[in-house]
Amino acid sequence: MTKQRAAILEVLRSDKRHHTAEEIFELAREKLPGISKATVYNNLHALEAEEIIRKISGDGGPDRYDNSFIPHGHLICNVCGGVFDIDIPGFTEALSDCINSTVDSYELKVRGCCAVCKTSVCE
Amino acid sequence: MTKQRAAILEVLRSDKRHHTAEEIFELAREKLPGISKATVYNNLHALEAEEIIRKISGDGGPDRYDNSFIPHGHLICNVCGGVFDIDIPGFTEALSDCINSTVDSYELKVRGCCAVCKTSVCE
DNA sequence: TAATTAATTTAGAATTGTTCTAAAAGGAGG
DNA sequence: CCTCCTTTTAGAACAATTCTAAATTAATTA
Repeated sequence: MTKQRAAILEVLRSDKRHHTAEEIFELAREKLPGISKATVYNNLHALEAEEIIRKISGDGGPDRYDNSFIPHGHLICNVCGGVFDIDIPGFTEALSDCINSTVDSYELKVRGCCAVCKTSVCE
Repeated sequence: MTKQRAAILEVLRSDKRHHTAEEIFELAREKLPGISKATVYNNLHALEAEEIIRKISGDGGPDRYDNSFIPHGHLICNVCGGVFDIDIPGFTEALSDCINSTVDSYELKVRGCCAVCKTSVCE
């Protein structure tokens, strides 16, 4: 556990956002001005391999990193732009039964309108 | 409808695989030797905007293009490497109820072991 | 058919996100 | 204080995609 890795983990855990490598680099640099981008990528890869964090493949834009390794979905609200975690208990098992295959992990990205924006639009 | 677009569509419809832009470029070039890569990208974007095809954001590798715009999942088998369509009837609605939000589309990528490989491993 | 306009294609440069490389720095154990 | 091993660093290299400006093609009107 180097101080660079600690800084990166702290950024990842500092809020619920799903940061890009670039953002993590910028934020980590505030604490550790000399940190290099390669170190950010090195550690993100290591943390992913250690099953501590998970990469969310960004489409179009850069990839993002999720502070949790447990698979879950993400709702991207096309009104406010927010990204919200979606937890569907038993989804992996249900999916596995449905397709008669072994499911190791999944990535679910949902595009739509979040609950908050939905009510504010209907008001 | 230019002959370039026709060639690209033909490639997309020729088989069930989910091609990368590069693959589409190579295959389209067999019919239209002068076609340029920019044209492939132009048309893929246009077809996506027209809701005729859908982009599957490739993680790590290049993006792939799906011959259907209707949202459905993909199983990526980590034994044979194959990509299989997953259809879950009523998934959009179920999801919508579950998270109390409006769902426009989704992208589901599942990593696991396909039915064929599963049985061949257990034999 | 000729002229005019608009849309599409082309080749290649530019950009972006990520990975690689080689050298330097850091830390643990003898 | 050496030696070994791991991590970090800076920047080059790379891959996928987007952009740009000129050339081509198609469609429209005279």
